Amino acid sequence: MTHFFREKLKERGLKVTPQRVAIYEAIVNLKNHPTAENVIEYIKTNHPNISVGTVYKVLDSLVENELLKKVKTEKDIMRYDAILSNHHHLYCIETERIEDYEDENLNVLISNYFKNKKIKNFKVQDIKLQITGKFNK
Amino acid sequence: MTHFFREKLKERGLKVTPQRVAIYEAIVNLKNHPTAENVIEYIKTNHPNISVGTVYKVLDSLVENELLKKVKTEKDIMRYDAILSNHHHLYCIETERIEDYEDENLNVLISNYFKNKKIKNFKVQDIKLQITGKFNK
DNA sequence: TATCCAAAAGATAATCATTCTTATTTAGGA
DNA sequence: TCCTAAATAAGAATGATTATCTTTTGGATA
Repeated sequence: MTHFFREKLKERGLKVTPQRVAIYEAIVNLKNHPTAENVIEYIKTNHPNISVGTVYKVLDSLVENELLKKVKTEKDIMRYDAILSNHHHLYCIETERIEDYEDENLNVLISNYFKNKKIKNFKVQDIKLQITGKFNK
Repeated sequence: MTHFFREKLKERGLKVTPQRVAIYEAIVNLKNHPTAENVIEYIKTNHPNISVGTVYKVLDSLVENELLKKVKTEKDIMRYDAILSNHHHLYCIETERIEDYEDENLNVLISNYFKNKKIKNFKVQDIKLQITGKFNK
């Protein structure tokens, strides 16, 4: 489970520390794109000695090294995503819920569209849909 | 210019104050989806007495009343958008630049796609593209 | 036009997520 | 096992945002 993660750390020249593993596992296990605070709360049970500053620092370095992604939101609280494959996000208009949305047909549709339609003065690297609406349950 | 804005305020039962007008004009005139701080700096010249708290409060109430929108970002600093029509955003991977991207064909393409393809347990209200990449200049 | 009052603004203190600093610990190579 | 740069812990500092409390004012009413 964490093998992929450990290997990636080594690739990047980062040391494999229990803190990093615990924080990464927290992001993976916590659904709904957790905040730093969610992570701190989650790891408290099994790793009560990990300090708050460490959590922030580890999250930052994992984003920088492309092991996590930040999720764009309208809030001033940062949220993180462990899924690196191409996917989109469903944002609830009423709550803070954010779900992943994977749709290969959609990816193809959009990437085909932008093959022909270039945006002037802009080189596209990635396209994500920000789908806002309401969950039924 | 601000006629639309004044009317909208009245519709919503909000008082038309010089502060609200100045802050709205700042958002409209400042390109690149300004932060509260950008607004404070901008209005300082002509309205040196508007307090910081007022700027935040006005921005919040304008968002709540659908006269402005918040822009989703990966930063903990909020940014605002005065354009209410359906459009997308180009995010620079290297700087904080965010540009609007309007593309009616794209809107049609996507809305057609989601006419057939329903997302289970989710009622779509709005779809925006987050296009990340690099500006040429 | 003057009066009135709820809404809005001003001033500033408080909050809280995040960052920084410094001392201590540790992963992992030699 | 030793060594050292990297990582962590603890807690102070920062900075955007929010809250509080007093004063001012837009605009409805008389």
